[in-house]
Amino acid sequence: MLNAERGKEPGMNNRSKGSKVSRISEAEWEVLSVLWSKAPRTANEVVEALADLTDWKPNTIKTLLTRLVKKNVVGFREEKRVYSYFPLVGREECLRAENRFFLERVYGGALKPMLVSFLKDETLTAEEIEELKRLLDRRD
Amino acid sequence: MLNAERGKEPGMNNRSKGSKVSRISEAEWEVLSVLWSKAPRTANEVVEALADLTDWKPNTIKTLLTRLVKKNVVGFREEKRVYSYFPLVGREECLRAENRFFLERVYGGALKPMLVSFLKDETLTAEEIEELKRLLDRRD
DNA sequence: TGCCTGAAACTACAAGTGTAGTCGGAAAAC
DNA sequence: GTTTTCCGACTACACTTGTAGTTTCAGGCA
Repeated sequence: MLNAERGKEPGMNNRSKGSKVSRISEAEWEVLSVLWSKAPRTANEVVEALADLTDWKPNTIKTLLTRLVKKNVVGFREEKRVYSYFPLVGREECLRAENRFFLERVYGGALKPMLVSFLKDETLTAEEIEELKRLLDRRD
Repeated sequence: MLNAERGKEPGMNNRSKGSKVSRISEAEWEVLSVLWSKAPRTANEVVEALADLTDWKPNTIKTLLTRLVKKNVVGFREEKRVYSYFPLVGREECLRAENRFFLERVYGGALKPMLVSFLKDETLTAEEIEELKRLLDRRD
């Protein structure tokens, strides 16, 4: 049990101004997701969890875990010569960061056009629509 | 299955499942955006349009234009030894692709949680909220 | 006619990513 | 106590991306 010095500089890109979190790549996100859903997990448990979703070789997944550790978004504990990994950053926090980044990059930060765009393209059930309207109401 | 090699052509990455459109990088997106806002434009006109938004050197922007051409998302016409560039793909189409990709990657394709997440984090004016509710109504 | 200029083409290069393979050493099995 | 087996550590390598610099060549200018 060690590691996890938040607030480092190298490996942090321009976009993360203010935020302390390095960018997480697509493949890394996938790995991190399984840790969010349940942690701690050993590397092999992560591999197993991803077996249905990807066809990555175990080494690939271990590399990704290592990179996540290096980015300080995942920590680990050694027990009996085997590592157990766990997230160091909350899912909510990361979602927010991804949200903002996407919104900025694709819609120049304009929320409503983005929402409109999604509402036009994707499908929702009647209940979901009701729930969203309720959510919008509560925001006034 | 997230990532299988699904017949990927060179210069086309995993995300372009099925679609023929290559991934557009962040910087490329910026360039493409100015072409969406007005086209055709010469390289220098694009450079000028981006001068306020970025501090990229002209060569950088020309490289990005060239890459967009190579990815078949931008075309050009030569007139009097100068190229005029224009988009070959519609903004709407690209937005849809980005939307879907983001939704899939970050929210596993679940639209409502994504919307909820945005609504929780970001701010909207009263009118925007009204407009969104109207949009939700029209969707039944 | 030869030179300068400006545009496109070509080259560069480090960091990050996807995607593993190989090495070295401890622990388990004989 | 050797051998085998795992596991993490280290190495690999091509492709993409950000971010330009350098070369070349046609056309205009002197």
